[in-house]
Amino acid sequence: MKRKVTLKQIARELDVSISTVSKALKNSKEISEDTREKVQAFAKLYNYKPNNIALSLKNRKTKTIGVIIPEIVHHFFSKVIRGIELYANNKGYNVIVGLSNESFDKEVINMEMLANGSIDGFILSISKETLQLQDYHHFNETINQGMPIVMFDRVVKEINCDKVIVDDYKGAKNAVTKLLKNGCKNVALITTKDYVNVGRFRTQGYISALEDHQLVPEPSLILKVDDESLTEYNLSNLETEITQLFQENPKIDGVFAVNEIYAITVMKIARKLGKEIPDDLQIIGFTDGVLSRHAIPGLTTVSQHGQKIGEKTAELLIERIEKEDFSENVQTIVVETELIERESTK
Amino acid sequence: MKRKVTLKQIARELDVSISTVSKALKNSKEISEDTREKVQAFAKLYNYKPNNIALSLKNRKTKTIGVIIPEIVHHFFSKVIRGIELYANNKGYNVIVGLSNESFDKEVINMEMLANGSIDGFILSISKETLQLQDYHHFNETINQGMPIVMFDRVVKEINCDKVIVDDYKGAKNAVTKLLKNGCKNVALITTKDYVNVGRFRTQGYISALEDHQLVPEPSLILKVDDESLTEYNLSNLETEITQLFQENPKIDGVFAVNEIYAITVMKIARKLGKEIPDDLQIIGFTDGVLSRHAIPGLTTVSQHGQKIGEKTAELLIERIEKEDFSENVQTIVVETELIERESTK
DNA sequence: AAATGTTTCGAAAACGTTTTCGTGTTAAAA
DNA sequence: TTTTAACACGAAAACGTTTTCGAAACATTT
Repeated sequence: MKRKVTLKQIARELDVSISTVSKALKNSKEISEDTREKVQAFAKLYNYKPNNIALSLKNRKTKTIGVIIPEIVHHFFSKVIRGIELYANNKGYNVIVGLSNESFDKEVINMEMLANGSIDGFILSISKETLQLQDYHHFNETINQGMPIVMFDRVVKEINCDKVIVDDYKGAKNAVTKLLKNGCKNVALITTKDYVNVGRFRTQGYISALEDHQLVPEPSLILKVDDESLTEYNLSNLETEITQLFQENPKIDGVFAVNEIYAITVMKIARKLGKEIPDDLQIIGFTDGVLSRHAIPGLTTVSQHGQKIGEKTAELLIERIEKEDFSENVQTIVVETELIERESTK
Repeated sequence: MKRKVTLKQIARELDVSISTVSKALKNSKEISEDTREKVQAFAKLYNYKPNNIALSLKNRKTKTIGVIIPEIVHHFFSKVIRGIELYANNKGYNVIVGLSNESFDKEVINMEMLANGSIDGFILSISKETLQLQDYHHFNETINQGMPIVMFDRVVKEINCDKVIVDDYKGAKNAVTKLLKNGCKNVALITTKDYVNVGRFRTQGYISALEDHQLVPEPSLILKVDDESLTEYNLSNLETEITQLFQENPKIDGVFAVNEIYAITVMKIARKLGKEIPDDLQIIGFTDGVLSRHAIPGLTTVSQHGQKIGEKTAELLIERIEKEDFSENVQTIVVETELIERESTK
């Protein structure tokens, strides 16, 4: 087992100084052809590669960016990561991920772990708990320390940083408009509690679409599911709530759900209740994941372009890092959604 | 914007030496109570945190581990990452991810990027292209340089390192046995080309189960799908192949598919062909992802326990790192699969 | 022969830590 | 008063780079 070779070792071996080796490897004109070739040959032989950590320390740049997301077993977030990775790697950056698991404490700890020199900047999406507590001091502190942050999807206006968001309002409005144009008279909404602002925006889009069609939103058609009690394996709560919704409102002929799981669950229950899709009931979901694509029938859905969002956040962040211009002229970029039509709508 | 404060700055400000500050912060008995308190108060005030990069350089340990996977928008891999993250963070390690996108070159480049001091060890699953080329020099080289590797799922016996694998053979055998016990007489297999060895093992499990029931495997019932041409959005190829399989073998009454997509696609086609599940046709898939869980009817599936695999790889790797015992007594850990029964089987 | 210019290299500082070892000061013991 | 011990602190090296600056060695010009 041969340890990684360093400049010092090469220098000793070749009986020159460390500086000479360093310069020779960089093809500096200061060094004679002779020694340059000698050093380079030796370095190649021993497969010399400069130590990244030493470089980071010297340059005070790590060439890596930290990503903190609430959850990784999630189609949207993993698409975003893929986008970030793609762009960052192209620019010579590494990506280091931290999971907050929707917990405030883990978010803070993770950020502290990374903020002490390990990375050049953050890309993150705020955890639900943080959104609830509305405690954003850790974001502001890292920004104040000269570490740029770019937020995506779950953002908050209190923080002065670049943001990349989905037009939740418009995406939802388009979807509901589609349902109405397709002849739905009673469109229900399945959404989350309001503190997740993307849920709130989607709700607003729903309402706005109704109003544009001279319809008054009926509270009884709006189901706000409590996300807390909904683990991956415990869907029964959701199912009973939705079943109840349908039983109390048999006239429902369209559903807009703010995520895939809700939409799929609606499909499942509709089938149990003997409703035909899309004849008796049309459904549109949000987030274009595997579920929508492979559902039977295929689920019409609002695609968020997760990968593009990831690429854009990385672009914004790296630009800031390399311009060394932090927190000046922050911008918010809106990535348009797209309605992908499948068989769950007419 | 206040830059991060360093030992040197504290020392200058308090008119003591750097060493004193360092020791005072570590509560060294060498330093008097007085100065200790003074230094600590000052450090707290300015929120001093030691610079990780400097520590890494000094200790020649980065406390971060590199993970290289073929694809992140994938339920199994993201579960593994979650497991790794969970365990690693608990032990004070960061996780840095690289995606190979199933490409040999990207795998090599990613590893080189990380191997030069950025991390203490690798966790990885081999890309398809690498498996095809059977070129493993980059793995052996990093191991030879004293950087430990733990492989999972897609492993290869040529590399001398710890491995965590799924018992693909047994998982497949159990599944097919289940189908046979449930009365299936003609069980088809939908699998991948043989160079992906997990596919090969699953095929062997299928064959073995048949033989245990005194059945001879019929080649016409084994469909080997060419994965290359199968992008996320182009499933038509797969669908036609499966349709053909059913048309040529109408007696098929059971299907074992080596992944979710195949299984779901079988379900879709079976429905088109008017087959009832599970009465006319029973289906079992591999990998317990969202698709299986939310399919209608729910898909019986072989769960791989991705998170557990992730935790185990992290445990093995960190143990090696901290014991500084590389490549001695490597072990291969087999994580048992579990058959999760849903509605696609009787 | 002296002055100047060019080529080639090395010493040292810097990045931010930790740690070993030495040293000056003071208090206790002889 | 002298010796010893305890205490409190600082200098310096080390981790592996890059880069500035100075300086030999040699060549060229006057």
